[in-house]
Amino acid sequence: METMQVDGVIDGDPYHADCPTRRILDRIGDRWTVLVVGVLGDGDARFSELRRRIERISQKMLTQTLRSLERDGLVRRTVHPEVPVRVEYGLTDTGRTLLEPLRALREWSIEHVDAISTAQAAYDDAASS
Amino acid sequence: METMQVDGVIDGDPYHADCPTRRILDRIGDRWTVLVVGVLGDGDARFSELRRRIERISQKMLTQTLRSLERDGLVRRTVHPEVPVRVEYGLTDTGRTLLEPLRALREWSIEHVDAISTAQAAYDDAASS
DNA sequence: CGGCATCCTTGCCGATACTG
DNA sequence: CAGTATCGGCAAGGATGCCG
Repeated sequence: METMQVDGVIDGDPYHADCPTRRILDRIGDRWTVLVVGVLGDGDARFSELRRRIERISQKMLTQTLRSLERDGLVRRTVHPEVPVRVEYGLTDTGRTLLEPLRALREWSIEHVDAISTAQAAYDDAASS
Repeated sequence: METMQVDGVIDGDPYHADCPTRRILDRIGDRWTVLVVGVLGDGDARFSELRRRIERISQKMLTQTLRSLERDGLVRRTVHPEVPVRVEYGLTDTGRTLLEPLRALREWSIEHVDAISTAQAAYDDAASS
């Protein structure tokens, strides 16, 4: 249980260490983060609601993803001290700014998914001959 | 279970396992693909040049990433039959269309990386107290 | 130079059990 | 309801060696 809150990344090679692109991609690159942000883009949601709307996510990964996003200041967690406890998640202002580039990516996906599938089939076909 | 049709979302049930978004994100979501495409966005490059410009990438991952991109029809591979062999990689027309959403993401990263670092520090600081 | 094949470590992530 | 804790499988990816 050590505290790993050092601000500096482990120094390795020149050029790469402080690359913002990589740092962000390491965070939002996993398949759950984008989906969670996408759902929260529709409005605040409770934990169990998120679980329902993101079909295959496990409880562990949802918690983990939400914690990371909260740590990054992209998601706000609100605990309502009722019985039973109600916890609501929502995007912060910063988190909301992420919706735009994510949507661009999503639109690109939909636009090119067919071309990609075709290219894959052609590639595989050529390889097997 | 009815599909929750929410405004701003691409489809009624966009977060299912085989939706285009997830399929594409599974592919370009890894940290190498985005970097490779980014470098190739500056122009064609040889294998060794890509290795140099993407510092931490191993030969294995570079090859693997390039193969995937080639299979998806996003990258073109050209072998020049010289001695020694020269192999050049470049974006296809489809691949070039990916630069735009990727640039949006990169700009978002640069714009918010400081805020995220600050938020992380604050989060960790609050947790350790 | 630009790979491919192999071994082997790392850590992601699911499954499960327990708490407040 | 909304988590935390722990174990374990398995795939991603690094290291190394060989080839056209």
